[in-house]
Amino acid sequence: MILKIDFNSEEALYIQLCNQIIMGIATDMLREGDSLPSVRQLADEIGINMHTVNKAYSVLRQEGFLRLDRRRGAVVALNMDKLRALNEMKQNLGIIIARGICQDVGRDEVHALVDEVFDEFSGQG
Amino acid sequence: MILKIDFNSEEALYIQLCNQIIMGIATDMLREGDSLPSVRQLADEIGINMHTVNKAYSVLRQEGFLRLDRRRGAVVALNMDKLRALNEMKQNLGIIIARGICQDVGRDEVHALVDEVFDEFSGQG
Amino acid sequence: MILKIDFNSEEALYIQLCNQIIMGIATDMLREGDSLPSVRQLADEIGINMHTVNKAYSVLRQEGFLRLDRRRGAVVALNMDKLRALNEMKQNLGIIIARGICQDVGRDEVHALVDEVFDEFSGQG
Amino acid sequence: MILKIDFNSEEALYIQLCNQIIMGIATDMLREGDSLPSVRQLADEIGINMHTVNKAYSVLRQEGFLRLDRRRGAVVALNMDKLRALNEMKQNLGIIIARGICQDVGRDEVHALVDEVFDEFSGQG
DNA sequence: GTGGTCTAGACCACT
DNA sequence: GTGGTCTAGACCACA
Repeated sequence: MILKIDFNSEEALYIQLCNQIIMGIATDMLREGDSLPSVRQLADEIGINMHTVNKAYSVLRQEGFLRLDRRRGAVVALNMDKLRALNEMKQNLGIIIARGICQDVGRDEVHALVDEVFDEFSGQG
Repeated sequence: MILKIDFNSEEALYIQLCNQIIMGIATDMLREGDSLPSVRQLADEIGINMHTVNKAYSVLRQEGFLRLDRRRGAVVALNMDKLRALNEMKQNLGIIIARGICQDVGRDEVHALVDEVFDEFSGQG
Repeated sequence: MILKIDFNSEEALYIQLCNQIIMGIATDMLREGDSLPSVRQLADEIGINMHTVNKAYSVLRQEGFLRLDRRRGAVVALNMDKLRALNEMKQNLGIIIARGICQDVGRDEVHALVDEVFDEFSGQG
Repeated sequence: MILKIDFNSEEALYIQLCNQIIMGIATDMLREGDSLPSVRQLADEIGINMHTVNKAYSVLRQEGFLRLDRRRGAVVALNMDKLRALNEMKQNLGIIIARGICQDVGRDEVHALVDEVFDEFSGQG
């Protein structure tokens, strides 16, 4: 699993890390029970500070994507809470769809984008 | 047009302002050419700092939602750049759909949410 | 409100801070809506690092004792979740009562201690 | 006597071990003079490192719950120090009761929980 | 001036 | 060797 970090992005490094790992899980490159590199190891690979990786792992644990096992380090462990997930997703969809509408993006086009994303995710798996 | 600001949210106030105004445009409560309240007036209404409103207006200008007119203040003025909008939307969809997939949210459910959002937006207009 | 930190304690500084603040709320020295010192200010007062105070505040926010308001800093804001609180309390009581039983501490003595604690808390308020 | 270890818990494994053994003594499943499994044996049973079991036994020895006998291994041997036990218990009660009060848990509810815990302990014995 | 982020280096507890 | 804690200093976004 390769993590791509954009140092020029405005997005915080730890947020990018979180997103990348979540993408990895969504595309089945990371599966329930898989171990992630240790904070030091991953920090070295990417060329960032240990604490930044640590923060990403902590956030992911808090959000229910990882478990921090003292023996095996960070392990993928999904805490399902579908109702909450749906609510959050609707909230987020609202914002980005509103932006789209302002640029004349229609309902069908959004559906098409959703399908594209799903196809790409399942294609990578 | 009423703007709801959540002071407890982690989201920066100016980002919330931006989102609210974009929502307003998407739901047709604000239309091309409409004037927004002056920086000072809006800041007083909401009870936030003038600079915060200023920042929100500036960002919206840069993103192509507003025009800052010396005489009429902030005016809704949409600079269409649909291709860019679609790219950004796909990027954002990728992240939130990935989070959904991790919580077992399926393709159909996302489509359903998209429809819900569109229906609510057009219902409010 | 005076916070006492024991630098010789095995307990992490940020945990001590959390406990002290929770004690403060329980004894009504801190009330819903009260502001706490800024991280830098409190760090200076106690003579510890800013980040340590920050961590304490973050934990308290996560546990539902504080709200981090961008304008007013850390504010006491209790998120009630009584059922969860009772479960956690029972769990914790189990452990410390077990230790007591091993040292021949009886049920009545525990009840007496509970009353002592409550009396002291309400006495300080 | 079965020891339940939660590898997902934030609590250190050796602390969990200590607590489980103390619970065992409190519920009379382990009695004065009983021998515990050897370090190696227990480590194998639970599937943890020998050193972790060793640490737990050492801590329990130091806290006055065990005696480490060269021939019989770890033996339950309670060093009573009731005054110290009461002080520690009050200290600990203070913290968890404070947390409870913040969540609106009242004195009677704490007493009820104490009784529940005692009833469960004596029921298991 | 505030918290958020990032870096850096150190020590310790745990496994 | 692992994560957890603490310190320290810097820059930035936010209000």
